[in-house]
Formats: sequence, C-alpha cells, structure tokens
Amino acid sequence: MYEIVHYSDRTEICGLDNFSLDRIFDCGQCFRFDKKEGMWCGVAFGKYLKAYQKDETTIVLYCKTEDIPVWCEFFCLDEDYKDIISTFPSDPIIADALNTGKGIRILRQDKWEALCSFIISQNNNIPRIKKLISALCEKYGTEIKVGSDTFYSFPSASVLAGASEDDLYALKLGFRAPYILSAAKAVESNEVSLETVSSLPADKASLALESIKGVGPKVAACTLLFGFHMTGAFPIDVWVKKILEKYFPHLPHPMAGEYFGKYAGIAQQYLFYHERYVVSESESKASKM
DNA sequence: CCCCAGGCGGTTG
DNA sequence: CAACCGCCTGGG
Repeated sequence: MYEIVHYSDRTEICGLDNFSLDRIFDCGQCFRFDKKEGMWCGVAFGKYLKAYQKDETTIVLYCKTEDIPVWCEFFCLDEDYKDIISTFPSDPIIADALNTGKGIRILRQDKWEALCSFIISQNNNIPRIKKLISALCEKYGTEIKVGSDTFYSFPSASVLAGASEDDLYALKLGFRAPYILSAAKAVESNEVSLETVSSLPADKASLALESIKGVGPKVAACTLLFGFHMTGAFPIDVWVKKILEKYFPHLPHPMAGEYFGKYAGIAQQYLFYHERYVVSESESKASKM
C-alpha cells in the first residue's frame, strides 16, 4: 500500500507499484500534461499539478495539499495492477507488451473532457490533438494562476454549448467543430446525461454516447475507458486493428473485448503502447540507415 | 503533388 | 449490411 508524506513545499507518495509517470502520460490516454524540465505539468478537474518521479516507487507532487485526494483518484492509486494484470490471457505478445509498457495505468479522467478529447482525436495526430484542446481551454476555460504561470481549466459543456460554430472553426477544429457543439448541447440539455451513462452497462452506455453526432464506436469506447473508467471497454482504432490482425489473426474483432477479459481496455493500452513503441523504434532506426 | 494522422456521417450497391 | 468517400488541418 502506498504512503503519503506531506512536506512544506511538496507531497511525496511512496510505496507505489506499477507506476510510470512517463508512460502514463505518453501512452496517448491524456492530452493535457506536458513534460517541462523533467516535470509533468498539467490540469485536470480544474486543478493544477506539477509532478516528477523520484524513483520506481515514489512520485513527488507540487499542488495544493487539499487536492491530494483528487490526484490519488486521478492516478487510481486504489487499484492493484498485479490483480488487474493477472486477469489478462497468458500470451507471449501480452507478456512483451507488459514488459514494454510497465507502469502504465489508466487514469480516471473527467467524463466531459474525455468525450471532447476523443471527438477531437478522430482523423488526427497526438501533437495536433493537444494543440487543439489547449486552444479550446485558453479560449473557453477558466484561468488558473500558479506563480507566474497561467493555466486553463477544460471548459464545461454549458460554456461550450454557448459557443458558435464559427468560433470553434476559428480554433482550427475543422469538421470536428459541429461535433463538439452537438456534444456540448446534448450534455448541457441533459439529453445525454453523463451521470446516467455512467450507471449503464457498457454496451448501453456506448449507444447513448453514439447518439451524439460525431461520436461513433471508437470515440465512445475511448470515452468510456478513459472518462468513465469502464475498464472493459475496448476501443478498436487503426492501431489496434493492426495489432489484432498481426498477432491475433484468428480472433474476430467483435470478440476481442471478451477475449482480453474484465480489464480488456487496460490490456489494449499495453498492446497499443507496445506496438507504437516497436514501430517508432524501427522507424527511427530505418531513418538513420 | 502525394499521403497520413488513434473516425464519422452520408451515400450507394 | 458492406464498401467507399469526403472531410479541416498540419506535417512529412
């Protein structure tokens, strides 16, 4: 079990298991944290955090002491990854992926922010997704002052529901602008209640989210996995499709979620990270040749 | 100029 | 149903 130690300027959390700050923020689940001078800095739930990993089992957090419970929840420190990992099917590819991605944890992010983020992610790449989300926050979020730095919260559905499509276009959201607007209106009007969605079984929850224009099965699955912490949700994107075809040629895609088990979404994240890591390694080698 | 980037909606056969 | 195509935009 982990332990929290408060100091005058920081809080240390030690005794962590399966925790890699770098991999947690690099694996593509979260778009609001950046590493600057060795420190991961970002905002979630309207709160600012600066953190680094001191050693394998210790992280050091710079934030308001009162927000520590928020970050423990965010990082899911209550979850035992030994138990989670033990539910994965035993398979050489999974074993490789667990090794490559050791320390990855699925965060508990804000539901609304996750929905918007993955609407924006479609047909897009990670640097640009980050850029677009931060533009959205700067224009519509609330200022958070930390020393000489200014950060912005992710704007609420009701704020975005009041934006015009033209304004969103101006942020370079492109064809996603009307999608964000339709999501904001649906959530703000409670036509799609995120609270209700969170109480539904995953398949029904997905259909409810898919009633929003611009939300299909992939975006819905990512939203459920990263925002609602429905760990069985199994997003199938172009990468996962490649992975399934390459390593699990006899497994029909609709069965994949079932095959990987109760925590299929978490297994997916390890496989995804592994494949991206392997491919980027081989590409960087190829470019040096 | 091409193609692609963690898809989706709309149309067509 | 499945297959296809266009889509805002930026980067290689």
